[in-house]
Amino acid sequence: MPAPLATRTEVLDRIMESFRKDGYDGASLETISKRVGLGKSSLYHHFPGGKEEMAHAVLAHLNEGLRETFDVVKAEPHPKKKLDLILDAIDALYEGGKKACLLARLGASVDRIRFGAPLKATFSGLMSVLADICRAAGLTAPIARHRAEQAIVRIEGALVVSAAMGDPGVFARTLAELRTTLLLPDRGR
Amino acid sequence: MPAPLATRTEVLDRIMESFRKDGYDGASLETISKRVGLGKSSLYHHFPGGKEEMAHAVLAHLNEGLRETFDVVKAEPHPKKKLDLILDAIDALYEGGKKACLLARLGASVDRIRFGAPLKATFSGLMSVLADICRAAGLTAPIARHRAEQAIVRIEGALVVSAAMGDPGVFARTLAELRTTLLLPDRGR
DNA sequence: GTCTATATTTGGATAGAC
DNA sequence: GTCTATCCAAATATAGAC
Repeated sequence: MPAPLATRTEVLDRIMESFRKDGYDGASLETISKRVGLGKSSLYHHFPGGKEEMAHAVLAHLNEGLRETFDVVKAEPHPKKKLDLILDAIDALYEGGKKACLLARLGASVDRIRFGAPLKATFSGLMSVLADICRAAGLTAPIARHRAEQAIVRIEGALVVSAAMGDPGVFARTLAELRTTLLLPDRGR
Repeated sequence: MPAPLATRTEVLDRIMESFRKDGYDGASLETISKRVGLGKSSLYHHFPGGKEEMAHAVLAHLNEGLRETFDVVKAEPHPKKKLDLILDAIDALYEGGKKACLLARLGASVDRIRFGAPLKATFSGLMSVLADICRAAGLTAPIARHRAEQAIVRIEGALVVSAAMGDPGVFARTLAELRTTLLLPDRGR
């Protein structure tokens, strides 16, 4: 609440923190207002559509941040370094497993609020970037897609389990294993 | 609202459905009341502590159901059959990935409501059962623990991603892969 | 044990001054 | 652009009849 100058990015970052921590339904305008450091009316000035518009704006904001990361990754030629870059970004985003995933939290309200499309888009984007890396490492397209899907599954699951167990180590171990195994050649079965 | 006789188990099952679908904050007494088929006052008669007590009761109810499954699993001697039994139960519980995980949903409110202990207990229980199966299949204790942890990570993650993508196939593929790989001998690295 | 009715609080949203 | 004050609806919870 201190910062007197709140740029739009800062505002969005803080609203994002509210939704991440409490979920869409658990985050009230009251608590968001306090966290952002702006009164409710000021929030409505920036987001006339209220809480729902805030959530959509936050999702778009997250997507923008991810796109920047993706651009950096694409500029890197080595597959393993690509992977490390993206997992570093994910590790930082969730602060080593101490913070929840916005997408998972908003997903809980997907039946009542219209988050379906942006949520799906974000996951799809992440998935195709990971699949690209897998293919660059020499894996076939179907295997690459499957690996990418399971990587995201494991990242999301690790965040859920880390939070429930109060143990960020779960997340750390999961990321570490992805780093060493995601690009390994396929061994068939 | 049909069932005129609502045994406590039925009531708990329906409340559980409410929390699974909408999360703790998203489930209102109004919607719970409708789903259960009892008026709000009747709910308070059964759960004087209100919504929070309902959630705790539902968690205890889930634990009881899991314990019964665990007992059946323990009676089965073959590791692979043990695994299949437990994954069948999980598949049924989440209806092939179409239903969300109560634990993940309640985890979103863990900072405001006191779910930490029961949540952790449930995950720990599931984890130790899976680890037992892995050890019975010949894996060492540390490997078994790690495999069990990652199995739960993947199950939870698959539920999150399936819901967000609107594709239960993610869950199905994840379970299928766990069936064929969880008990495989360790290959070192 | 369940209901109707009501109290109380909180949450989302707006009006209008500065 | 931000604030204070306020409105209205919804949510939690209780009282008391049956």
